Amino acid sequence: MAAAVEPLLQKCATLSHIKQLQAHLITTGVFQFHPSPRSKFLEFCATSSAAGSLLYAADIFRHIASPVTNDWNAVIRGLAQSHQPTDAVTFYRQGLRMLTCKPDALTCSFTLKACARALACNEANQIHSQVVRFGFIADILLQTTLVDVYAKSGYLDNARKLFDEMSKKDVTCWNAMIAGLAQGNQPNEALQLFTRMRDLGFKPNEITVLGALSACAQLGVVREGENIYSYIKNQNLDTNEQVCNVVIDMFGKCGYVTKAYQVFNSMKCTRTLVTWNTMIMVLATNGESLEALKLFDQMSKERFQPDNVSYLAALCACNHAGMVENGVELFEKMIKDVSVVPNIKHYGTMVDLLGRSGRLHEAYNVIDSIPIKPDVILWQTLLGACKTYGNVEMAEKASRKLVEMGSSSDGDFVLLSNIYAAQRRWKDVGIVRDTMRNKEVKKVPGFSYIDVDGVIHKFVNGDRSHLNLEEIYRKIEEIMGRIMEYGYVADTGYVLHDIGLEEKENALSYHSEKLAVAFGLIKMSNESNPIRINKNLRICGDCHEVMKLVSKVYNREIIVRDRTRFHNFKNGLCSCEDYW
DNA sequence: TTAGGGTTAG
Repeated sequence: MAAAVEPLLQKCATLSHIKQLQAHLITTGVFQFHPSPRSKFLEFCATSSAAGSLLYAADIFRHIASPVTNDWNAVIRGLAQSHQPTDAVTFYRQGLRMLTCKPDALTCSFTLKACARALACNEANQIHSQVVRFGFIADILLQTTLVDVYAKSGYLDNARKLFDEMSKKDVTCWNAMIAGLAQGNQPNEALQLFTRMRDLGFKPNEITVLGALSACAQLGVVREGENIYSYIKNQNLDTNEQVCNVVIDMFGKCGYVTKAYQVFNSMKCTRTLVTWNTMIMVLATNGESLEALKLFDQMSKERFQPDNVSYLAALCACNHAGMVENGVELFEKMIKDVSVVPNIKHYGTMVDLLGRSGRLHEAYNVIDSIPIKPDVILWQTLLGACKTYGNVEMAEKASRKLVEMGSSSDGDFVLLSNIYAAQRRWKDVGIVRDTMRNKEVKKVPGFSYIDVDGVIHKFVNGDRSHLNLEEIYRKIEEIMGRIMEYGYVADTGYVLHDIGLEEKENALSYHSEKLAVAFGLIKMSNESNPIRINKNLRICGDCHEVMKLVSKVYNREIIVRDRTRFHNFKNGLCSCEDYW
C-alpha cells in the first residue's frame, strides 16, 4: 500500500489536493487500516509548503483513533520546521500521554531540532534526560543533535562535555561542535578543534570548512584561512557555492579585498544572491564604497533581484563613505521596492548615516517613525552621533530611552557622561557614574588581537598579563614621546573615570589596540609588512589619532579592523578619512 | 525507510 501513496503525493500541490487524496485514502480504507502509508501521507502534509497544510496535519492527527509513533513523528517534524518550533515541543508532550505513541529516536530527534530552532535550552535539557531514560543515548545521531542544540542555545560547555564524552565520533559530530564554537563566539576553540580533528585523521568536508573559515574570519587570521582555502581547492570543495561564499567573506573580514574579489570572479560554481551580497558587504566594510555600489547595480543586470541584505550592504557602503544623499536615495528606492521589507538593520544604518553627518533630527525622526519597535542599538547609534555633535538635549532623550529599555551596557553611560564632561557639567557626570554603580553596569572589555608569526596575541584594555609586559609599556612611552613631537595631545574625553589628567592619559595609553601596536612594532621587524590588528569594539578617537601618527612617525602601515569596518593607516592618514 | 552538521546582516 505504501508504494501506492508515493506517486499520488507527488501530485499534491495545494491543500485541496491533499484533502482529495485524504478522502481517497479514507474511502479505500488505507487511513483506518494501514498506518504506514497513512504516516507517509501525514508527513507529506505536515512538511508541505501548501498553505494551511501543517495545521491540517495536526488536525488529522487528533482525529485518528489510535495514532502510531510515525503519525506523531510526522507532525512533530512539520512543527519543528515551522515558524513556531515550540509547538513541536508541546505536541511532543501531548503525545507522550497517548498509549499508542511510544517515542522512538526519531521522535526525540525532531523535537530536539525544534528546541535548537527555538533556542529552548530548558526543554532540550528535559528531552535529553528522556533520551537517556528511553535508552536512546547511545545513538550517535541523537548525540550530535544534542551537541548542536546545546551549542546553538548558548550552552557551549554542555555541548563540549557531551562531545568529549562521545565514544564514537564521526565527521558530522565534529562539524556540529566546530560550527557551534564558531557561531558561539569561540573562534579560537573552533580552530583548535579543527586542527585536532585533522590530527586524529578525520577528513574535513565542505561543512567542516564552513565552520573553520568562519572562525578565521572572526579572528582575522588570514594565514590559517589561506591554508584552509588551499585544502578546499585540493579537495575540490570549491564546487560548493556556500564554501566559496565563506571564503570570500573570510578574505574580506581579514582585509584582503583583492583576494576576495579574485574568488568572486573565478568561481567554479554558480554565484548565488548570497555570493553577491557577501562581495558587496566586503567592499563596503573595506572602504571601497563606489565599487560596492557598482556591484549592487550590476547584480540587477545579471538578473539577481536585490534582497534585504543587498540593500543593507549598499546602505553600509554609503554609510562608511559618508555618502548621505546616495544613502537616502537608496533607502527611498528600497521602500518603493515591493519585493523587500526594510528591517531594523536598515533603519539602524540610516540613523547612523544621518546621525554621523550631523543630521540628528532626521536621524531621530527615522527612529520615531519606524513601523517596528526600536531596539537599543538604534538609540545607542543616535547617542553616539549626539556625542560627536555635542547635542546634550537629544543625548539625554536617547539615554532616557536606553534606561527605559533596561540597557545596562557601559558604553551608553560612558557616552552620556562624555557628553556632559565635554560641557564641563561635572555634577551630571557624577550622577551618571552613581547610576552606573547602582545598576552594576556591565563592562564590556575592549580587546584586540594581533597575529605575529602565526601566533595570535590577545590584549585586553589595561592588560598587565602579557609576558612582554615591561617591554610593551616601555615601547608605549616611547611612542607617546615621539608622536607628541608631532603635536599629539591625548583626548581624555574618551576616559570616563574621575581621575586626574595624567592618570587619564595613562588609562588611554593602555587601550588594547595601543598595546597591540606597541607589541607589533617590537616583534615585527620587517617594515614592509603592515601591522594588522583586530578589535572587538569600535576604535576610539584617541586611538585613531595615535594610529595615524604612528603610521607616519614609524613609517609603518597599520590596518585595524574594528567592530564595523577597516581602518587603513598610512603615512599619517586613515582610509576612513576620519569618518567612522 | 524515515534522523544529525552549513553561507551574507546595524
